[in-house]
Amino acid sequence: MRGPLPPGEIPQFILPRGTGEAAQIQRQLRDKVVLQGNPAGLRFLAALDASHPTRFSRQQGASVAAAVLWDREAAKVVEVATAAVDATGLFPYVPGFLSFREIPAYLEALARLSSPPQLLLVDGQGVAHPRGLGIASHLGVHLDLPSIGVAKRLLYGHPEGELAEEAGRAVRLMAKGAQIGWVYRSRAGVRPLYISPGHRVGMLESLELIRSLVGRTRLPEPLRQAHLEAGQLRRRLNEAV
DNA sequence: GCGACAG
DNA sequence: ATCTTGTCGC
Repeated sequence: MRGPLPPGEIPQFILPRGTGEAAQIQRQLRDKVVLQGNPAGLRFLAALDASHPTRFSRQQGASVAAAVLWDREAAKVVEVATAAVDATGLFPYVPGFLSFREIPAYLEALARLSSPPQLLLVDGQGVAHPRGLGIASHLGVHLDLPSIGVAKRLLYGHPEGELAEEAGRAVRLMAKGAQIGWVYRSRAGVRPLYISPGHRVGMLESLELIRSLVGRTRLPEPLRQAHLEAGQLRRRLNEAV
């Protein structure tokens, strides 16, 4: 598969049988995570978001993903790629194992971009995860690309103190005496975001990069666009039935 | 045994 | 995540 993905070999993404095997994979891959690097000078990033049918919905289980290529210099979307893969063999949603459900569609969407991203923005946790390998870290390590996780809800860790209501403020997200991410108030009066480095990005740098992408809404603009694109594709598939 | 729990 | 219109509020 020729594609936009980084030079070098892209390993086959293995789907484990159950959570025990999945956790083993996570513990193995977490040691490859590099929590250092400055993405400030990178121009092209890909924002990723997914959409799934309800468990009780009889609409054919399609795992839908959108990859939005974003030019930081122009502050614009330059390309959109989507994918819909059969969700039959995928994991159900289980907290802590999101990557085994969503990464297959992400890989397909990324492969359809005509030019490679230098950084990945993923809807979910980076290293702020019980085993240190949230979906952003997993995908970053798999593709050997810098990545950052942006989650709308907490999965793991404890905010250090109270977060002021003022836009732009952040407090550290802690676990076992160490910082694993940030709780970030992107806009005044909205629920905070949970930011954590995925791979090859430093702790402070992950926050600053996200700060540079926030516009008038709660989510950083590239991720907001990816969310809209995934939702649109979901709608189209629904009415096609 | 009791909470917590990305999407 | 998904099913969904109008409506309350800054």
